[in-house]
Amino acid sequence: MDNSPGSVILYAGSSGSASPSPGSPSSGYQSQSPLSHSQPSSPEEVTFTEIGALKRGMTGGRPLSPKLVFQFPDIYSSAPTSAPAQHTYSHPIASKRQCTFTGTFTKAGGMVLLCKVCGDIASGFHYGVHACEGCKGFFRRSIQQNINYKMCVKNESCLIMRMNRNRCQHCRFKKCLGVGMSRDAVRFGRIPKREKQRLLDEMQSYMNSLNESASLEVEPPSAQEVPLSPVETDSKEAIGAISRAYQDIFVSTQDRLNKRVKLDPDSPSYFQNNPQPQDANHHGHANMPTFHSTASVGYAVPAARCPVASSDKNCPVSSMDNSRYSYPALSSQNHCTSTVDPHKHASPANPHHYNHSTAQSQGQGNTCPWKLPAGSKVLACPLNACPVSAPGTSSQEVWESFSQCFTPAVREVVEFAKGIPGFQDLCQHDQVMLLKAGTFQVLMVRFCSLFNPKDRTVTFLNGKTYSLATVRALGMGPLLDTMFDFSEKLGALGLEADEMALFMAVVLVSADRTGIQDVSALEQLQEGLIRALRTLVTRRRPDDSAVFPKLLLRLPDLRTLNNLHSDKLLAFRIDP
Amino acid sequence: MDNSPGSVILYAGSSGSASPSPGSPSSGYQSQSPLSHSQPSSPEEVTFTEIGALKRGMTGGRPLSPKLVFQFPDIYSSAPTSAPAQHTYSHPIASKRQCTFTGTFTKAGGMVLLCKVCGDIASGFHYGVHACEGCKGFFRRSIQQNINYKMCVKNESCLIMRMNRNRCQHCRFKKCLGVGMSRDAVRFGRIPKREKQRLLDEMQSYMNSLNESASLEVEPPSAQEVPLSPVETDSKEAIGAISRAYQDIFVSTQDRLNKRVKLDPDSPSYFQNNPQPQDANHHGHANMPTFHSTASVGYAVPAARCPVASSDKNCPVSSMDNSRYSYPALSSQNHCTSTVDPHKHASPANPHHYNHSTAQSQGQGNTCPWKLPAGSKVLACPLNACPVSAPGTSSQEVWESFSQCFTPAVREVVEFAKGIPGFQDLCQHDQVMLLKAGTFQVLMVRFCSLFNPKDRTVTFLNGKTYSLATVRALGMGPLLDTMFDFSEKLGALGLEADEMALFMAVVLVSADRTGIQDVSALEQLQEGLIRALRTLVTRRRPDDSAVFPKLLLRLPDLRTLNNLHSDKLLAFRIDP
DNA sequence: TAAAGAGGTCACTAGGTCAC
DNA sequence: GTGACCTAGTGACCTCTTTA
Ligand SMILES: [Zn+2]
Ligand SMILES: [Zn+2]
Ligand SMILES: [Zn+2]
Ligand SMILES: [Zn+2]
Repeated sequence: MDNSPGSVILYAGSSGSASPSPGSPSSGYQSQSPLSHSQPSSPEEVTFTEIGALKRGMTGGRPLSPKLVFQFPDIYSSAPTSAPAQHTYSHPIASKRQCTFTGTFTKAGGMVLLCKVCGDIASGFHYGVHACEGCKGFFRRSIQQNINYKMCVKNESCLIMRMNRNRCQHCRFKKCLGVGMSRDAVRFGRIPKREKQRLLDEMQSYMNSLNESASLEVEPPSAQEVPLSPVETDSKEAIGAISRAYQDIFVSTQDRLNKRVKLDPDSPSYFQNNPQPQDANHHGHANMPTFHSTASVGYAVPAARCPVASSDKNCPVSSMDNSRYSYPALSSQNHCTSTVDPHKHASPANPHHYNHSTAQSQGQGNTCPWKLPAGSKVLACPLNACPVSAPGTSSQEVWESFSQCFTPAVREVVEFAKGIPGFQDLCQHDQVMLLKAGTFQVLMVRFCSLFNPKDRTVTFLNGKTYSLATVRALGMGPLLDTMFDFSEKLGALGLEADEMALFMAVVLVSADRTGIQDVSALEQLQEGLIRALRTLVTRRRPDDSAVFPKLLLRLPDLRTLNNLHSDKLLAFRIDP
Repeated sequence: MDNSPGSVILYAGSSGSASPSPGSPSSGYQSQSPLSHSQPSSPEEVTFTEIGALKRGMTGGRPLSPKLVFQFPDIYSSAPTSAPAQHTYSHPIASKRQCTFTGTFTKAGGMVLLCKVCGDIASGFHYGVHACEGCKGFFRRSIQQNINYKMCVKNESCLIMRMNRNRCQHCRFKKCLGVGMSRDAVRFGRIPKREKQRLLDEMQSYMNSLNESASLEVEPPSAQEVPLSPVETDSKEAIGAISRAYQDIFVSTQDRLNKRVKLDPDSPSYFQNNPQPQDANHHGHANMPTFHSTASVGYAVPAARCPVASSDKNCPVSSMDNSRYSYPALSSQNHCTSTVDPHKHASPANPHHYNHSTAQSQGQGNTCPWKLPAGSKVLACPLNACPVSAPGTSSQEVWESFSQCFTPAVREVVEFAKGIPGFQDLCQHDQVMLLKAGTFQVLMVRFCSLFNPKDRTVTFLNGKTYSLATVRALGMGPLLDTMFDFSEKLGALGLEADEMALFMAVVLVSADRTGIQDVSALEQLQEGLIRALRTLVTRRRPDDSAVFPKLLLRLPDLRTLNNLHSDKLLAFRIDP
C-alpha cells in the first residue's frame, strides 16, 4: 500500500462524483493515488477514502471503487464511535481518555471514517472532529443559538447512535462536546500532507494489527503452590493468609471451573481455543432465521436463548460469531481464531454475505456493519456467558443472564476480601464501599490472563476465544485496548501466585476512597499491605527493584479501567 | 549563536529544504549557523526557525490539535497582542520583553516566527509582515477583490487568534492592516543581509533575556545533600533538568507574571488580580474581545462582568507563588488572603469584594448558591477568575472567559513537559496524547496548595479564598472532597521542590496511555523518571521508605480526579 | 543562481437553505 | 428540528517572479 502523502483525497460527495441518493452523507475523502497532479505515482496504489457518498453507494448507488475508505479520527479525538456514553471530553485540562481510531469497512472493502458522535458515516472533519452531516448541523445549531436542551429523561447517558441520535438532544450535544467538537477546533483548507500521511500510516498499522491474529494458547493460570519466601515476619503472616485466600478462593474455583469445562464438551475450557468446527461459522448467517424462531418460542431459559452460549455445534447463532464479528472487509486475513478458515466465510461469502445483510439491515446503524442479528444485544464481557443475546431478548433478560454470570465471581472477591487480614476490621460500611469500588479491579487482575496480548485474543468465561478485532467490533473499543495493555503489563512482571494474591489485596484496599468513613484505618491497612508487597516482591528480585513500582503503577490503570468499564456497563443498562 | 548575517534562514515549508520530520522544527526558517556543517560554532547556537510547515510538524497536523484547542493551540501563537502594530510577542514564559520579535520555540529549541495577525506559525514575510499562510491568503483575497466585509457584530475589537481568526473577517482584515500588511510593503527576493542580521540579533537578545531571567530567579534546586552514585548520574541530570523547568516555568512565571501585571496592561489575564480596576477593564476589553458576546454595552468588559473577579488589591497574587507551589498543603499559611468567611463576601456587605460587581449584578454578586443571582452561571474552578458569572452572561462567554484563565496554565504545563528530558523524544502524537491526558493531573499537583485541608478552604487563582462549604454549595461535591483528600495526602508527604517537580513529571508520563503509539518508549521514559524519583525521595529519607510508595499511590487518585473533573467540565459545557 | 514571496489552485469546511 | 445540498470562503501547496 502506498502511504505516500501524495495521494489525493477525493471528496466524492460534493464534486458530484457519486450521484447522491437520498439519505446519505454528502461527501467523503477518497484518497487515491496521485492522478490529478503529476506525481511520482507509487507502485502500489493506496486508496484510502473517507467516504461521503459511501453510504449511498452501499445501499443503492453504484459501489465505489474498491477503496480504502477510511476515516480517520483526528489525532486528538477521543473514543471510538462504538464506544457508548463514555463522554470523552477532551479538554486539555479535562481530558479523560483518548482513543484513536474510528473507522469501519465498506462493503467494498474500503474503510470509512465514522462520525465520532453517532457512528454514522462521516462527511468530513467538522468542528475538529470527524462527523456526519447530521451531527455537524446539530452542533452548529446548538452553538449558534445558545440552546439549552431540556434535560435528559434518562441518566444523561444515552448511547448516541445513528438510529437514535435524535432521541435525546441533551446527550447528543454532550457527546458532541465529549468527542471534542468545538468552534475552536475548526480546521479549514486542505488536509496538510503531514497529517494525511499520518492518517494513512495509522490506517496501515490498524490494518496490520487487525490482520495479525493467531491461534491462542494461554497457559493455564499458575496454580502451583509457591512456597513463601522468607520475608519479614509481620508481613509474612499477612502474605500467607492472603495467598491462602487466593488459592482457596480463586485458584480452586478456577480449577473447578476448568474441570467442569473439560467434562462439558460444549464449554471449552477457559484458555482453549474454540474447537468448534468451522463450517458452523460458514452457515451462521443462513441459519439466523432459525434462531429467530427459536428465540421467539421460549423465554424460559436464558442460556438457551443465548446464541453464543448455546453449546450446540449447530447452533446457528453460535456459529455466527466468527463470521459475524470479524471484520468482513478484512476477512482476507485471518483475524478470527485459527480454527476458522477465513476464506470460508470471507471470500466466497463476501458478496452474498453483503447482499444479504444489506437487504436486511438497510438503514441500520452502521456501527456494526458486519451485522448482528437485528434486535440482538451485545454485552461483550468476558464473564458473560452470552455476549450476544438472541434477537428479541429483552435487555432486562440480558442483564439478568449476565448477572448470573458475574455474581459468583463477585462473591469470590468478597470472600477473598474477608481473607485479607485486617479487612474485616474495617467498619461494615467501609468494607462495602471498598468492595463496591474495587471489585471490578480485583476481577480485572484475576482474569487478566483471559486477555492474551500476544495473540490479541480474549477468552471469555464461556470458553470461547475471540480475536481482539472481533470483540472490538462489538463496541468494546478503548476499554478493550486498555485491558489488553493492562494485561500485558501485568503479565510482563511475572508475578508468582503469592505476589499476585497480595497485589490483589492491595488493589482492593487502594480502590477509590470516596465515601469511606474511616479513611485512616484504611490507609493503615493499605500501608501495611503495600509494605508487605514491597518486601515480597523486592526480596524475591534483589536485582530488579523496578518491579514494585511497576506494580503500583498498575493501580492507576485499574482506576481508569474501572471507569471505562462502569461507563460501559452503565451505558448498557441505559441503552442496551 | 552565530549572528553573522551569513547564517541561512531555511524555509523548509516551501522549497522543501529541510525535511520536516514530524515534530521537529521542521520547516520555515531555520537560521542556523551558515553551515551546520563546518563552522566555528558559536557558544550558543540559536536556531531560529521561521516555520513554514512547522505547524504541521509539531502536531503532526494542525498545530497542536483541534482538540487541545484550548490549550495548545496557542502555545505557539502569540499572546494577546491586542493593539495593532504591537509586535511584542510575549512568550508565556518570557514575556515582558520589549522586542519586536514575535516568536516562540519549537520543540527542538529552535525558534519560530509567528504570524503577526493571528499568532499562528508564520510561513514567511508576506505583504510586509510575518504572516501565516492563512492570513496571507486572506489578505490577498481581501485586496484583490475589493472586498467589503460585513460589519463586525461585536465592537470591532475582536481579538484575532488562530482559533478564531475566521469568525470575523472585518476584524481580521483590520488587524492585517493594523500590523502593517500592505501591498506596498511587499519585499521580494532574498532577505537583505541587514534585515537578517536584525532578526537574528533580536532573537539572540530574546534568548539571552530568557536565560538571564531564568538564572536569576532560579536558585539551584535545593542542595543535593546525598551524593549520587555514578549509576544515578543520569537520574541526577534528569532531576536537575526537571527541577529547572519547574522553577522556570511554574515558579518564576508566577513572579514574572505578577510583576508584569503592573507594567503591561495587555498581558494575558491570569490569576493575578488586576491592580488597577480601570486598566483591568481596558485590558479585558482589549484582550478578550472574544468574551463579549454582543454589541450590547454592558457586555463589553468581561472582567467587569465577573462578580468575583472584580479587582481587589489586597489579594496579591504574589502571595501565591513560590512558597505555595512548593509545599502545598503544608503551608496553611501561604494562602493569600485571610480566609474569607463565605457569608462575609456573600453578602453585599462586603463592598471590598463586590463593590464593582454588585452594581452590575443587581446587588447580588453573591457566591453563595442560595443567593446566586438568577441567571448567573457557576464554574467554580480555582483557575477561573470568575467562578460566578454575571447574570445574563451566555454560557459560551463564560466558557471562553474560563478558557482564557486556564490557557496560560495549560501552556505552562506544555512548557514544563518539554523540559522533561526525554519527553520531546516521544513522537509528537504521543506527546500530545500524554498532555491531553495528563495536563489536568499535573495542574492538580501544581495547584494542590490552593486547597487547604486544614482550614478547609480553597484559594482561587483570582486570589479569593473560599470555604469548602461555599464551594461545595456551588455544586462541587465529590470532586472537591476528593481534591481535598488528595491535597492533604500529597501535602503530608512534605515534598521538596525538586521532588515535587519530579513527581509532576512522573504524573505526566503516567497519564492514561490510551491512544499512545509508542508505548514502550513512554514506558521507558516513565521508568527512568520513576527510578529517579525513588532515588531522590528515598535518599533524602533513608529512614522512611514509605514515602515513595505513597507518592505512587497518588497516581490512582489523580486518575480518579481526572475523571471526576472532566465529567464536571463536560457537565458545565452541556448544562451550565 | 538561489532564496523568498506573490498569486494561483483547489482540496476542504462553516453556514445557510429548505424539503421533510 | 433535522440533515442533504450548496456556496462562499479558507489555507496548504505549488508555480512564477523578483532580488541579493
Ligand atoms: Zn453523527
Ligand atoms: Zn439522554
Ligand atoms: Zn495568521
Ligand atoms: Zn469583529
